Amino acid sequence: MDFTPLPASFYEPSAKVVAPRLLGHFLVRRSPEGLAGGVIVETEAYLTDDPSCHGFRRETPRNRSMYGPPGRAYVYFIYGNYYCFNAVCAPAGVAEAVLVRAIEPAFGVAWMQANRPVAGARELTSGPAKFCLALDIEREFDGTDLCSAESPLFIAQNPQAPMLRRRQGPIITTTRIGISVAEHLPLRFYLDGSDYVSKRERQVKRAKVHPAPK
DNA sequence: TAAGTGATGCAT
DNA sequence: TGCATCACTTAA
Repeated sequence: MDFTPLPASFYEPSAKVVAPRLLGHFLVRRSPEGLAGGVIVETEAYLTDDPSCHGFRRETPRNRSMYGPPGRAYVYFIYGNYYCFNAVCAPAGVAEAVLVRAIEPAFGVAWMQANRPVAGARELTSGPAKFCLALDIEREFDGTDLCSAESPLFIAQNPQAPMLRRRQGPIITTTRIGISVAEHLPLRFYLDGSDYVSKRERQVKRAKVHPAPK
């Protein structure tokens, strides 16, 4: 298999344009034991004018990568336990990114299973923190150049992506998972035919409980 | 359905 | 400084 990274120009448009276009391409990890990774099957866009975006308010040490040039990684630590991976979009200075929520394992699967021993096959990578565990993606990958095949982590063009989208499609657009602001925006995209999509139905909105007045 | 984990950010 | 919140996962 021949891994040609997607060029930086691929990531220059808004994340809402790039997110569905990433479906079907390869997330590739250059591990000590060879290449590992798979097909991107679920993404979400986070936009510069979107209050749920980590870069909405201002640049901070945590979100610095989002403000940098397109085609780099933005990796963040969440809930005291996990990492999530994004591809930075839009020109430098504009904080947008695509959160990759699920991949379908395609190569280096034994290494991934060793990193994340779970019973069911689909449990390996069917969630944004799950595949980061399987691919050993941690804080040090924040800022990685995704457009170089020399990088320990990059995204490669899949010549079969159009065919794969036909076979695994259609692309479903829904609201994003796990956010409490701007939750109505249709910025989540997934291949309906993939077994690795993290959640099939829109998350039930939890009732917000207000404390009783004294 | 709820606990667990710790960084972040806003209020004090 | 304190404390609620958080782009999640797992065990029930």
